Amino acid sequence: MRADNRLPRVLHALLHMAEMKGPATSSQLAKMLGTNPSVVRRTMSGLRDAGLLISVKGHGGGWSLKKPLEEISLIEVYEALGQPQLFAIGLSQSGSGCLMEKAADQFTANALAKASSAFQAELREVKVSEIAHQFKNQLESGAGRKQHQI
Amino acid sequence: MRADNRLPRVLHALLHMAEMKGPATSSQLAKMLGTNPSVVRRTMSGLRDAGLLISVKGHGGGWSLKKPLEEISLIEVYEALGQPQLFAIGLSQSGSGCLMEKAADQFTANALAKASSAFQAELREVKVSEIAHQFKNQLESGAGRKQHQI
DNA sequence: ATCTTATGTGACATTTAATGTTACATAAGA
DNA sequence: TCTTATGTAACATTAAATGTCACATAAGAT
Repeated sequence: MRADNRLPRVLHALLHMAEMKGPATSSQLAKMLGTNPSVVRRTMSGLRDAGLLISVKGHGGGWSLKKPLEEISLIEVYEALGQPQLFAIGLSQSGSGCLMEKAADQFTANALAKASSAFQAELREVKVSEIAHQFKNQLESGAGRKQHQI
Repeated sequence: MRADNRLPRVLHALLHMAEMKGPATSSQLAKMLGTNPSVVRRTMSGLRDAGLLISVKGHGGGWSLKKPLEEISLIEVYEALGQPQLFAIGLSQSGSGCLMEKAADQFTANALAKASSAFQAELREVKVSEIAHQFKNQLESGAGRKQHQI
């Protein structure tokens, strides 16, 4: 499967939007993200439906934040995207009804469930504004000193 | 991406192999797993290289366990498969060098890293024999009572 | 009113990494 | 030497994501 990049891309877009005065058009965001406007509209529509963004048609229109980054946690973004499939690993699902297969699938599913819980727990703890702060820190350290980079 | 089923499939195969007297041929395993012999050989070769299985050519040959299921943890199986890509979610990786993108990627990668740790920690705690025990429990409850199923 | 700039949306192409398939070399028992 | 296996490479298929294109719709600008 091709990797799903929507989460980091949308986060990236939110950071740019927070630094803009007016709305960002799909074309502008597409250039920032290295994709095209249709992909932006398709991807952002979920965030609008979830109440994180507003979209406006016509002259001077585009996409804007409905609330500040301090009030948006990563889990909200993930959910607004429709909770994209997290794993590239799946179950056997041969449909044979073999009880050994079922047992193997159950243990696999259990390990995946623990991973998913950890992932979502982390997303719940982080606000998008924290990413913005890290960006600003990197700006500073990138300008003068390099020795603090890991 | 298409889901990677190797982990649950291999676990399923190990359970069958533990119940067989002699070696299991790739054809036999392929029927049990709902695939074909080449896939079995390709998949099992990693477990042989990792010292979990032995493969023998010619008459009476096939695949056998090199050690009992009690001594094989799920993490060993996962590693023997070459640690298949766990996530369907990836980073932006546009290569633009945008620091906002980097910050978004770092936070995404961090959440994925926590998920991966949880996944591997769970795999480390479980032996393949435990899956075999669950299979036997399901056999019992499936034979007589159904009321304990969830 | 009409033009221009946007989003909204559906259909289809492309990409990518997995599994599936086929063919044949190689090893070893019968 | 025949038959049964694994070993392996090459290629086909599949699935799910992103990429692309076309056109409808809405709203400010002229």
